[in-house]
Amino acid sequence: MARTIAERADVIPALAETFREYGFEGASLSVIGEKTGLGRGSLYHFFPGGKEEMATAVLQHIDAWFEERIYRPLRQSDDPQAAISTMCRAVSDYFHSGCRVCIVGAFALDNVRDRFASAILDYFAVWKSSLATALQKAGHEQDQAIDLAEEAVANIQGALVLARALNDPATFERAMIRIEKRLL
Amino acid sequence: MARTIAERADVIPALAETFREYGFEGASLSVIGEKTGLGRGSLYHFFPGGKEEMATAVLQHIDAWFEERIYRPLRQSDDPQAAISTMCRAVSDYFHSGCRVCIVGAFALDNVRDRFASAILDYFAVWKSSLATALQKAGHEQDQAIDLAEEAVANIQGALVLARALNDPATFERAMIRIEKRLL
DNA sequence: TACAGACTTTACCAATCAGTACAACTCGCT
DNA sequence: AGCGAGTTGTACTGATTGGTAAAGTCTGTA
Repeated sequence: MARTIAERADVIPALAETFREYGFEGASLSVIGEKTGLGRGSLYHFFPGGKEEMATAVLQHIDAWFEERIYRPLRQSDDPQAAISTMCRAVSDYFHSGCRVCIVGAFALDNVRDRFASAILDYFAVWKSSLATALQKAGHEQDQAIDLAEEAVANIQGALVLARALNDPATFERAMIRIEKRLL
Repeated sequence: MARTIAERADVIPALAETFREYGFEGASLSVIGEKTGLGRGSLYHFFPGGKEEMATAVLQHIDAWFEERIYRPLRQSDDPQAAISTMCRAVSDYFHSGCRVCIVGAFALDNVRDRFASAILDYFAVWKSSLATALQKAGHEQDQAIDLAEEAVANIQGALVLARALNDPATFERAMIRIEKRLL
């Protein structure tokens, strides 16, 4: 019937928003259909693997975004301090001051963790090591850099949980300020 | 038929474990039935409100546990430093070094947050304020005490996310050590 | 104009979901 | 022994789940 000129890639942001809002189990095919504007057949045309393939595509998309906008700048920048500051601002923007949930973190706490274990692990492991690289370039010892990086990544996730629990974006913003202060 | 000598309260730990493992949506009545050893009739006998009432009971049970074992000691102890240390150890034990998920945190990230919003908010708000009280008694200014408390509670949640994502209890233990060091 | 392949709609499937109803059973009490 | 309250197993409902299949419509090419 009517053609929606939809490429697979065009659907992914809507898919991501849906998984963010409903979680993996909560995002039923009917909900996904509504949110994307695609019928069942179209969804299975683009994602023959069903919901699992949709979620995988979303995780890949997120990973690519973070790699380009956050991880790579941290590793490659000549000015590590500036790269870290940029990271903090980008993270705060990305998560809408804690109003937006981290899908990867949410999946990690969910029982779907095992199904997407390697993508989840990668996301955090690369984040941690990229940040550690920047910290080392900024003058920290390797051990201390890794420790600081681990702490910062965990703190961001914790801030997301707490801000959402308290329903208070300011909680998230305060946490990001603390994190940045501690990294610089 | 056979009587299982089951009181409502006896079922709650098994219920909690089920929600922890499967999440709210993932914990179907069949799964709950298996894990608790109770049939559908019994479950609805004890929890006429269905799954929602079961989850509410679990949240109440958790809240009572934390109130007794963690929050109250923080507020009432004459030795706030010792109370904080005790908290860190109790938390580490309770979460099995990060192998066990925090149901409240998981619910906060899930789309069921709104349904249990007040219980979730309470859990974290009381934790934060109890810890702040102990920190103030330990000599911190009120503002600084609240800030430190907020940070610590968030960090614990973040450590749970990260440890589960990396599948590494050591990550959680390192985080708890950092948290304790910063509080004392 | 005609055909091929990309896309979409629609109806459908078996499985599972939360929840209900009720009979069958067990136990404490008299 | 037998009553009544409490507890449990089973069968059921109607809705929804993820997923399939076939028939249809559109667009680009030739």
